[in-house]
Amino acid sequence: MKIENTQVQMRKGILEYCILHIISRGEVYASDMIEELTSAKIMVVEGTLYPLLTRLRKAGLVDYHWVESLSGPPRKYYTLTDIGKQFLEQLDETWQSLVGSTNRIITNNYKEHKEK
Amino acid sequence: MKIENTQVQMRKGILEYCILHIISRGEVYASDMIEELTSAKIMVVEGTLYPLLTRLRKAGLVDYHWVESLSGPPRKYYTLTDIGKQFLEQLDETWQSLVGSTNRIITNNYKEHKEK
DNA sequence: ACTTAGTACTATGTTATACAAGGTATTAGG
DNA sequence: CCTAATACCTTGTATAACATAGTACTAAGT
Repeated sequence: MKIENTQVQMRKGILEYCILHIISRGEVYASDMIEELTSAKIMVVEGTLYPLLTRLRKAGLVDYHWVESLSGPPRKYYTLTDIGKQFLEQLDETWQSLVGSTNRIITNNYKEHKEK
Repeated sequence: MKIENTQVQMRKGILEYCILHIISRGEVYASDMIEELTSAKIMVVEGTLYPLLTRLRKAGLVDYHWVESLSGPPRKYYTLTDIGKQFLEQLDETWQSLVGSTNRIITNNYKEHKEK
């Protein structure tokens, strides 16, 4: 059992949350998303991101439009739909709840345990 | 795209972390683990927990011994191995890092984004 | 003795996502 | 034309959570 694998598993779901947040701040294209996540020490690669963006698009959470770049190939800029914004709000609650619950477990909740 | 699905994905990896923590506090059997996680609002079911405990056992992170119960079937009490303790310490760092990174993204890190 | 209920554990197929790997396409420069 | 940089795309693999369907043990009721 490798630590790297558990880290990968931990990222599941969280990447989607982070991506939605990044997009919620204003239109952005894939490479910049990767750049920001990587800078924040969250590992994500194209093979993960593009299918994720496709899923989000298909679910109606994001939209995109092509923008010609000054130099290099055109870029797909993503924006959040209204549905996406609502979904993100739910994820906000989910994340806070999950972090709170997990911290409750890891900070040694003896009371709960002893009273089984 | 359903919120429940993303929540399930978010739990991946985190459940393993929480379980290891619960066990690290002293021997405990499966139903009590479920009880504690459920009380902390982290959903987990037998179909998830037992295979997880099996994986942890196979990976040498936990051990177990049978204990006859006063009433009802015998129970499998789990304890953390030394390897398990070390693994847990790595997961502690992983979790803190992941939470820190995610919060950095969701609390609107404009500076990073604007300087692309 | 048999049945039911509660409890504990087991196994397996399904689902969904992160990732590795291998691409295609556009633009710019040599 | 070829190479390099950049952007996007696809697909198969690996993994874990979960639903489902059990088996097994103990106690209580009939």
